[in-house]
Amino acid sequence: MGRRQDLINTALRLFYEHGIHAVGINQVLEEAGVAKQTLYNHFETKDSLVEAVVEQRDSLFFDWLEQRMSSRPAGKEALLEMFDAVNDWINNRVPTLNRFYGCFFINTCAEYSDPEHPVHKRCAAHKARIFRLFKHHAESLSNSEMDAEELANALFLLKEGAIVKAHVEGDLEAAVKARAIAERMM
Amino acid sequence: MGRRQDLINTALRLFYEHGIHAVGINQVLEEAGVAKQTLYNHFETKDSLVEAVVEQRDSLFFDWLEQRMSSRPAGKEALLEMFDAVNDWINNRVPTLNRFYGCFFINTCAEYSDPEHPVHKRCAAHKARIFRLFKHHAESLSNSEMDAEELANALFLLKEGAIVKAHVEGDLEAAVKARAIAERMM
DNA sequence: GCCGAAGTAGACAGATCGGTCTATTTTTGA
DNA sequence: TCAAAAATAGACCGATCTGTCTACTTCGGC
Repeated sequence: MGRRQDLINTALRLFYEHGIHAVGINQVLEEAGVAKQTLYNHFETKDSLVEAVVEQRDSLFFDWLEQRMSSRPAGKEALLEMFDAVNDWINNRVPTLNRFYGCFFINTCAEYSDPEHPVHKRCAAHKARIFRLFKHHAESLSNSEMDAEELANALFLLKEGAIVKAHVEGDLEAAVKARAIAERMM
Repeated sequence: MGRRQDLINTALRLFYEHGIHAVGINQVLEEAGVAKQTLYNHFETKDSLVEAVVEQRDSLFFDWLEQRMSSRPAGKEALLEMFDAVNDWINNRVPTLNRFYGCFFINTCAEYSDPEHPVHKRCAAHKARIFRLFKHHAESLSNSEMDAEELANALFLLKEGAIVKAHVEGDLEAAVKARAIAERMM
């Protein structure tokens, strides 16, 4: 797989579970079984590694969600499938996403509050991608009360809220309840 | 105000802006103008200080929100006022809450992922308090489609989603949009 | 077989971490 | 007034942090 990818995978797992500032470079190296100089051959600084980790999580999560949604007819059914997918994630039924510790991008922005920081920007870009995915499906719904933008936004907020509630309060049913609310809106 | 309170206030400001693990004890001491031994007379460890900080933020935020909501008739109007209050917060019109860096409790849980950790538990307790406040107002609404629990939950998720979206994506209109969605549900 | 690239272990640097300790000064209340 | 309590400055501890450096080994392509 290559040392670079080993480092990214190990760092993602540790950063996601414990937070970024709580995990030192040495711990990543030890668990990845890679020498320190090798890391600094591939990445200029720890922050460069963090950027690569965020990019990796972006691909991993987006591709997974897009695939889940495309397994159902575009529109309402795909959007409801999204809540089912999130529910599976919250309840640790999606091994490729690792154990559930909330949203990695929200968590990362908690540690990189400056919106101009490259790491924060990448997290924002991920959320924008997800929103566009929702909007694409919302556009194939005709709804007199709400236009596609507003519907996508509503579903996005419900999803974000459910992820946060599941993590902070340990509510494993958060996505199921969010789905019920969403269904009534469509 | 007392050194203990000085320490809590300074720590809250720094922890909220930069995250908890990114801020050292020495920085808190320097900015608070307090000696190190004084801190360890009042708190056993850094984590004890963190607990006190979370408790402080809980009071500060809850009391502020409850007051804002009670300025309007109980029920629908108070619940809509909640979104206006959050909108003011996001747009830095509430000096007592400090500059907006997302939700302190969500951010803190990102750094304390273990749900059994006292700090995480206090964050969860805060969210439960807020939810009960919402539910109280939701109960004074008669709604055939949705019971009070479900309505409170929907509004809660929209609020959490809006705060996250405002922080991660810098969307200063997030609470306004959430309010519009909420209004249609009531 | 050989050369250069890539990876290894591990010492090292300078800074910072949370936390302890001592010795001195300030504050406070009976 | 005077003693106890509280706060001070700052040295100190061992551990850890990111990042650099050296010297040795492994490995793949020509």
